[in-house]
Amino acid sequence: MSLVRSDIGRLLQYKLCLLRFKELGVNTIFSYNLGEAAGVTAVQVRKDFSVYGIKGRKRGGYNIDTLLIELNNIFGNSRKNIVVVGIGNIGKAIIQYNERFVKKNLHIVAGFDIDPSKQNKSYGVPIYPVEKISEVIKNNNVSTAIIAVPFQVAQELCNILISAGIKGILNFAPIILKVPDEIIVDNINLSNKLEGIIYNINL
Amino acid sequence: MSLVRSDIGRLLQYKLCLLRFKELGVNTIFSYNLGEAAGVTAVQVRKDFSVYGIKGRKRGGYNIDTLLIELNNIFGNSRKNIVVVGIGNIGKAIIQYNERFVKKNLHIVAGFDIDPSKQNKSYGVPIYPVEKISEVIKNNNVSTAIIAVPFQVAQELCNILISAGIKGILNFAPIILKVPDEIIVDNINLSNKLEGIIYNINL
DNA sequence: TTTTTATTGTATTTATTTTCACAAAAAATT
DNA sequence: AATTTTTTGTGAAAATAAATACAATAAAAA
Repeated sequence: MSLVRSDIGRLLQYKLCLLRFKELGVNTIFSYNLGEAAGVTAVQVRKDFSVYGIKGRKRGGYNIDTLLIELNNIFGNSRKNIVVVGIGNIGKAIIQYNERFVKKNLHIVAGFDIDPSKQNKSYGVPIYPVEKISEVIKNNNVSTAIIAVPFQVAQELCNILISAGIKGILNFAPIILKVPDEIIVDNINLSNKLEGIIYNINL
Repeated sequence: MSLVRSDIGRLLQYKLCLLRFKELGVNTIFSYNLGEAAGVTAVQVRKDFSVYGIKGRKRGGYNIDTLLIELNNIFGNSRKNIVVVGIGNIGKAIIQYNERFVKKNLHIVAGFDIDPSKQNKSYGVPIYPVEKISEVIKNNNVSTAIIAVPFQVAQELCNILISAGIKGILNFAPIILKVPDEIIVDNINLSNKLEGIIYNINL
């Protein structure tokens, strides 16, 4: 299993900050300003750009439109289809979040649940029985799935997703999924996040 | 702003895995088994334990009950009260998750929202207007808050929370919050998580 | 009892990430 | 036109994290 590199997380944060600056009518930015907004040092910003071959102008800072083009070259801006497995509290919330993902060209195209009563309801995205996972993923060119099911069934659904061709998983189930090396997994364990914060408070 | 150390995240994962093993009736575990379950190497497990002075028995592995006691000594097991600010999609999902947090002695004691219609509804946790933040936090000995509001108002609410005595924040708003050094913040940006996974898939 | 085997515990090495230091460039000032 | 100031860009150093290697120990087998 591969993990998501930390500099990639920073570049995505820069992209987000730059879009906000652009909306405010800013054209040019210094590493110091971007670092301030992104919560990192100015050197970290310049080093990150340096690694990816992104150039500014000495004493002139960086042009925001140019940076956004460079970042789009790195991340691509083609449409990405996503599915959500498990329409409980978290799964439902994520599906209802879809309109914001769409702005980044991330499209939740389907949800899956074993509960037939969930399958009737529309949250703006069609909900299918889990038996349809393979079919829907293949027909919609879906590369990425969000798992939001109880941990007891998470591995089983993970296996089904990978058989169906899923390459990346955002996993909310509190369990470490066993996947082949080439599959990307990122875990969000809310209890552990909270416990980690509380540990650091009391340090 | 302090970040949550990565070895702490691993220790919490070990704790979770150990609880599951215990439920299955396992008494003793080897670093290899725990590493397998937690998604890390056996050496990493032993090294982590070594750093925190946790001892096993040569060739005998680790006693699970002993490990859990040691881990509880590190993390404490006193009751921790938490509030959620913003009862939108994510905030509502988290509140409805409360019963699972309670098992870890994490208690969501209140939610806050500006929308009065949200304040009537009960999701198992009382919802107050944001004007009550300071009062509720002080009366309930709350150390930790979850921010799930639109990014445009996140910093403002963050400031209110800190004035009210909050020491740690789990932030779902897609913005880097400015806080004093002693305040602990952990960010979850769902779009960035997904974009990071997709970047790594196409690498 | 002695030897072999399995496992922990940790010092050392290697790899990765971040910070420091400063030269190079360009704009602003004198 | 020369000087000063500001900011980028990056090699080198420092800090942090992870992997390797192996001694120490205790259980199991001979």
